[in-house]
Amino acid sequence: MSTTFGKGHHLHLIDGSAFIFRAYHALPPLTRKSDGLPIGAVSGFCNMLQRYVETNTGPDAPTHVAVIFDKGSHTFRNDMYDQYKANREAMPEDLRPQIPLTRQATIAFNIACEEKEGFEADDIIATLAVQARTAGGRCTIISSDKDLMQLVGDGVEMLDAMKNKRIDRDGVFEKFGVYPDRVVDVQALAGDSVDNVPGAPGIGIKTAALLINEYGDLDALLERAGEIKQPKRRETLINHADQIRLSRRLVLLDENTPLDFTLDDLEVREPDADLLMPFLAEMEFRTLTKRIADQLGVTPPAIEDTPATAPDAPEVADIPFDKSGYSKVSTGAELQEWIDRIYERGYVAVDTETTGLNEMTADLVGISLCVEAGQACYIPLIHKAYRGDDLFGSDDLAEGQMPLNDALEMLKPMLEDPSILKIGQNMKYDAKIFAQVGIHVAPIDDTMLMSYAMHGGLHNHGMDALSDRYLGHTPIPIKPLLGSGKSAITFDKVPLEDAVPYAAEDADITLRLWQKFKPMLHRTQVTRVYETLERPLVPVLAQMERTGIKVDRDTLSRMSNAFSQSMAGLEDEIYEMVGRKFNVGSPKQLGEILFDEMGIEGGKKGKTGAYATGADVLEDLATEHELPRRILDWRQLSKLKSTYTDALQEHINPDTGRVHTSYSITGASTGRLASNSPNLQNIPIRTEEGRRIREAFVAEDGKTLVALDYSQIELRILAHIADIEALKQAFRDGQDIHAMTASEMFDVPMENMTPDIRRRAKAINFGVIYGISGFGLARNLRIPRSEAQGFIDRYFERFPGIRTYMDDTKAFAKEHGYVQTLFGRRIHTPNIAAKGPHAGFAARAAINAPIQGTAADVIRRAMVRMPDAIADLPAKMLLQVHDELLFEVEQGAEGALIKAARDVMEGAADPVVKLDVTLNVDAGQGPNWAVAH
DNA sequence: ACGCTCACG
DNA sequence: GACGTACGTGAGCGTA
Repeated sequence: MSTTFGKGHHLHLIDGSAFIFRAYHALPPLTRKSDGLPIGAVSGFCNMLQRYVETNTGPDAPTHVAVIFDKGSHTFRNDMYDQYKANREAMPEDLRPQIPLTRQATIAFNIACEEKEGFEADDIIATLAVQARTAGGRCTIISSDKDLMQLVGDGVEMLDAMKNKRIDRDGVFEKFGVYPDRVVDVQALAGDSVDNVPGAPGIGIKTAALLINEYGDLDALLERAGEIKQPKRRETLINHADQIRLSRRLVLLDENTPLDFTLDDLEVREPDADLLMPFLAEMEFRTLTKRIADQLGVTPPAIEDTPATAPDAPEVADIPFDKSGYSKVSTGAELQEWIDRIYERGYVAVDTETTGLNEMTADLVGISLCVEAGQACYIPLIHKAYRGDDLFGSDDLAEGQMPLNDALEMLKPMLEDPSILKIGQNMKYDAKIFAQVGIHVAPIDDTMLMSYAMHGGLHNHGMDALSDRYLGHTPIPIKPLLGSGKSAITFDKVPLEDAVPYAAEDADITLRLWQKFKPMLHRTQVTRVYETLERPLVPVLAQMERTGIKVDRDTLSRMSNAFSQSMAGLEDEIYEMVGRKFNVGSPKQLGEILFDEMGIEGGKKGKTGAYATGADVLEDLATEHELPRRILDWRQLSKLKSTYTDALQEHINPDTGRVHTSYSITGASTGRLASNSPNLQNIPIRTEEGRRIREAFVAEDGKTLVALDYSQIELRILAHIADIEALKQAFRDGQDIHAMTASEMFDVPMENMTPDIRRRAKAINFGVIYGISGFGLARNLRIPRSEAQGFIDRYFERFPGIRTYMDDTKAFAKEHGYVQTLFGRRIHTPNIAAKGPHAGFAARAAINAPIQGTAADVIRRAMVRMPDAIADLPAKMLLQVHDELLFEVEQGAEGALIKAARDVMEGAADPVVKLDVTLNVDAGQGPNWAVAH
């Protein structure tokens, strides 16, 4: 057994990461039956190991073997070049928890399992391969990674296990055009976009090999670069010589990795049933356990057949909610213990406590963490000392708290570590709070967004609702801690003995929800929706919100004054007409004046017993009376003043001079965003007076606002989904879509089109999107219901696809309880089977949702791609208004921005959905939003 | 707390 | 046969 590795020995080195990723991508997202733990990659990994063991017997069998893994995300290459592997996509989060299990699997198979902090697996492989060669033995590297090809030769070979193809010196030459000893030179020139090795711009493997073969090696080439005939190539090599040398250092493997084991430790060992069987059984791999048990001649252990829990049924939490598992972290040593536990796990649930709900002005008060259900901590940072009878509290800090900066310094590397998943409930909030203190949290998972992807339309997605529904636990309410109304306090005034259980429980709940939702995402088939439309939007929106938009206070203030004066004038006229003063803003008083005192006919009372005085009612009365018109004018000014010119001023952040809205990702069931505090998605535009409010939304000096909006996106999507050839053709031809509809419906040639006929067609087009009804159209067009119904019948006759779409959609909703967008987003329609008027609402919502929702998905996709697309431009994305994106860009770069952003927006459906219509984007620019739109 | 009204897509 | 209806939002105000 204890012979020294040497001649006649044969070492196999298995590239563990390659096995893992192959296994992950080759298999569907399997989960462990008993608890939903994702184990697809582990299963594939074990099968690959098993096949490896089976096939490597006989005369050429290895005498030594090890599986080599990467460890840690930071290696010496990052110290050389901080952009190394910076383009790497984050590891899929259902793979992350499986990584430690693949180590365990290797050990269970009784195969040596090696890794070293700060080094890549490739370096360990290089070191061992060279040791084996030096000792006079052979080595086979089981991998197809081209970075390892520099090691081939003199007894070192590679084996592509999938293709079962050996790669020797000639194989390397085939791939690189040079033999192994010059591979690094070629790689240094060609660079590598996957690992983000820069190389020489414009030079690929072919050209690189050509140059190296001509000049012998890289140093000679760089030295004699001046001799190169092609001017461009010559320039590139001379100008980028340093970058090329850096690239070579990055791709050159370290053959002297310090290892705390020797080749002899890797000697092949017999499979050990006592080691392997328990592991396979724990993973609940029934088939594999049985097969290997047969081969080893042992009895397979029993695997309990735990029934899977019903997909959406709330289940009693296995671990009770118990405050004894919650602790306070007061010292660096205690915090370090938590950080160590987090690194062991690879994920952590995080929650922040702050002094308020507005992330732009709130201060971080404390942080809670949870790595295992029932065990959580709270790190209080700036809680104030509590003095019993002191109503005003104290400015002194409470005892037993770490200094804020010390805690943040310790937490920052973990929160920013790409290998640690940070789980939150509404992570946009916490990410913005952390961003305030210079911490950029990534990668993240968000239980609120998971719930939204799975259950949009069924219920809201706040933590209290989710905890009640999915954990059967009502969280500690915040109200008693903070109080309410005038005497309400901020969280930093909450005594620590109350703050710890409250805050720790939030992290605990978040972790439990995540554990519960993770496997549910796959089962409900909305993983792609979550991964592409929800999760990546968080950092994008956080950035937009933090950027904000400049709003000119003076402009608003002047408008407010002007509105006040006009309103006062109108009030005088109104009081004159009525004969006395009253509250013009009170619909109740107004209704009584109009319909009782003045005796105007046709007053209708609603269900609350008050007369309806809405704009449509007053509009009708205005033909006969003067008062309603004055009221309408007054109301318009009142609305503009109170909701916009006054309120917006209150929202200007004193530090930034800008207005920072907050987008709600889960607010609208269709997938649209909602904007609040303030709502910047309903800034006036339809009337001239209102539109002028947009003049107060301005670009900074030296910059321009650029607005891009999708033209008729919902009608285009309708044309595609309902497959209306005439509509699709009209969009292809760039026709006026409403005029075309009018022409079709009313048999009017396009050249004879009148504005009124077109207006009617436009109303019908929109009506269709909303789930048209004769009543609704009649009211909108102010025509008799029978006439409206006639229009609809005619529309269906001319475009029969519409009726089919509506009927099919309703039937789908009834059968499944939800409808879907083209990108797979589900919108639940729980009332679709209801009786009475509810049913009508639900049916129309079901018809509208796939159209509105698909448009929402499209712009979400554009927004997710936008930061990369405009990264090189001096531009920032500021706002989203459903079909419009607003940017601020340095003067001079407007054209470049419009080109880049338009490309992203127009191509946003690709490659997942191939639309039969093009998406067209209109652009505008100017010093303020009124001009830009 | 709730309904009415009205701003937007 | 009558009922009551365009889809999706958020904010301010009056009224209870």
